[in-house]
Amino acid sequence: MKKDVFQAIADPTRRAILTLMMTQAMTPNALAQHFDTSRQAVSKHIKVLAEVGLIKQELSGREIYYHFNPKKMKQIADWLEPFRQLWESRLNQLETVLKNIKPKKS
Amino acid sequence: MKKDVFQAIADPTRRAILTLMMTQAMTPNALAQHFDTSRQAVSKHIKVLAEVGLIKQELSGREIYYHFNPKKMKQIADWLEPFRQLWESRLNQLETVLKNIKPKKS
DNA sequence: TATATTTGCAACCAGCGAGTTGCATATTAA
DNA sequence: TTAATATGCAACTCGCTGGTTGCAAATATA
Repeated sequence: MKKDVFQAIADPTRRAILTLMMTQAMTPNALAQHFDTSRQAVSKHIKVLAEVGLIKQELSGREIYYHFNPKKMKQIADWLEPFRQLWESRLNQLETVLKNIKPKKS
Repeated sequence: MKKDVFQAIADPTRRAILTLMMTQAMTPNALAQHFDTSRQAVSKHIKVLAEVGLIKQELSGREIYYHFNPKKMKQIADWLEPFRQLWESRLNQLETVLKNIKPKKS
């Protein structure tokens, strides 16, 4: 049942939640209003995101504000890094090809 | 049943497959030898990766070489980009804090 | 105090996902 | 031609996932 960041962002609803919370902290109720599913369903997604550390909670009376934790999201970028070099080099190769083709046109 | 790139990289085995194929094209059989599961299980993962476009196949007789497609992986980086700005700014803030503390120590 | 609001937890359910085994097909090797 | 190899497809199982509803607890409001 142990989840990780990659499984957390696999769900479209959870990605939408993260996007919403990127700009401001939100309560489960406020979040749920943005989706067609029930509050409890959204609450479950929140629980998953909190468990993997992508969001943190902040208590305020009976309300709970969840806010985004960018540090955890960086884990994905870190995993992505070696691949990034690949697609960047490929794009560079494409640029080179285009540059060599252009002169022929004129 | 429609999968996307995020669901594709959610599985640890599939991430391992991508890492293996990052450097060189591989056949399902060669890939399967790196894992404890059956060839068919690996083949299913390959199918998922191919369906979302993260890998491409290249026929060679009865063998099928699958090679990595960096362009598709970039989709994840693109989604990540707005979040990146967040964690980078936070890290910059931390740097600033540390810079201001240091002088006090001496 | 009594009521409404916010939230979490538990139980349940349908469907998907990852695994297995078995079989069919196509290509290479003997 | 016959046997071995490489691969995909189908059927099946089992556990997880995302959804629901119902309920309890805690806090705010009347």
